[in-house]
Amino acid sequence: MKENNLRQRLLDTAGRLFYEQGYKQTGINQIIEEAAIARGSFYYHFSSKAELLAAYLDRFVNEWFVGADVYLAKISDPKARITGLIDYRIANQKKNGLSGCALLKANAGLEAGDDELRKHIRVLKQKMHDYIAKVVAASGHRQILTNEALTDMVVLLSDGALVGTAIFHNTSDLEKAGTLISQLI
Amino acid sequence: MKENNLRQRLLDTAGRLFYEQGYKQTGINQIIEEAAIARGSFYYHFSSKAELLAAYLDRFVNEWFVGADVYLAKISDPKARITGLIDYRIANQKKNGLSGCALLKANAGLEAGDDELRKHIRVLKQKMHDYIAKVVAASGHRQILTNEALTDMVVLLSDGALVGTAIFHNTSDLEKAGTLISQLI
DNA sequence: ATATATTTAGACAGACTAGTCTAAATATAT
DNA sequence: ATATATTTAGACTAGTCTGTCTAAATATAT
Repeated sequence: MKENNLRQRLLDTAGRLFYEQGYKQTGINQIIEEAAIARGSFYYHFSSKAELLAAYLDRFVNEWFVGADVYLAKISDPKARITGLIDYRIANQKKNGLSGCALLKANAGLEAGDDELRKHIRVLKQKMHDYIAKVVAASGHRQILTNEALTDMVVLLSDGALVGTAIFHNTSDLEKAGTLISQLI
Repeated sequence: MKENNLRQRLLDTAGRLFYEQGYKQTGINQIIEEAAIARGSFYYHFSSKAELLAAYLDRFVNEWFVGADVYLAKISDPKARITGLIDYRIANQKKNGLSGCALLKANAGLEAGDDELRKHIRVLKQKMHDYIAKVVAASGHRQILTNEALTDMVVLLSDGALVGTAIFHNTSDLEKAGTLISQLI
């Protein structure tokens, strides 16, 4: 099937551009030109730009989970997997250009009326929260904070640090977040 | 001087629209129409849209400092001023539409080439960091964390919670951040 | 009263946008 | 071999955008 080739190529190119430039700032023209794909083929696979963004975010989150599974599987101490989540983010950011989290960026770039996309992002964000909650619950940490409070802590510190990554284009906030978390587990 | 009236009106309208809709999503046409100001007058006061954004962000940060001064002055316990920073943010978010921090949002909405604006935002972000550092240093907290670490904690939790505010359109992440901080001071 | 500063309405340029459509080519499946 | 699915190039609509410009009106300052 050719279908998947083109679809993947579109998702790759659009994803890269959405992440680097933002959703609104990236036009269909640029996407199809850089992907070297005809205009008609784009609209054969996606009925609109918004649908493309939703598909890209779905794939982003799925790949994030798969990558996290692989990354955390290498860590034997279940407690160290909590800070492993931060290390995983650091590795991802270094690989992908230090522009913060694609999901958070997409949300910030939405218009006033994009309610469906906003709802979509909410669901994905909650999924990531749940993933982190599982890692925390299985960690056997010292219970300085409850499982729920520690999960909130990790989520909020991560998101805050990813904002810092996007602003300063370095990983120092993520490293600070890792240090802070290590003191509380 | 009429100048200031129009300039302020432009900053008010543009700021509201930038915050609600995003920088890129808000056009000059909409700004001048809602502010009921002629096109020529806009370009009389601002040479470009980017300059308008920079001026709006400057004012936003300045007003944030003034508001924080007033808010924190009502709190006599210097330790309670740390969580007061979170309460101040909660109050601001409830007043302004639960869309997160204007500064963080502006950064997320930038294009690949907007390096000057990016630099501008970095400076303002650092100023807010320094403000929080002062509150922490004067708080007489229990030193569970060092001043620097606690400052990082407050900054990262705040930013993370503001991201959550923007996504979920409620203040629950900010409240969680406040609870977490109160356990560490 | 005169000069300068400010504001107005609106036309305009040049470029961009998302999405539709046609007509033809190519690949895939049966 | 034939039918269907996929891809192509590119014209096209109908609109958006930022920024420039003109010409006239109004306000302010001296």
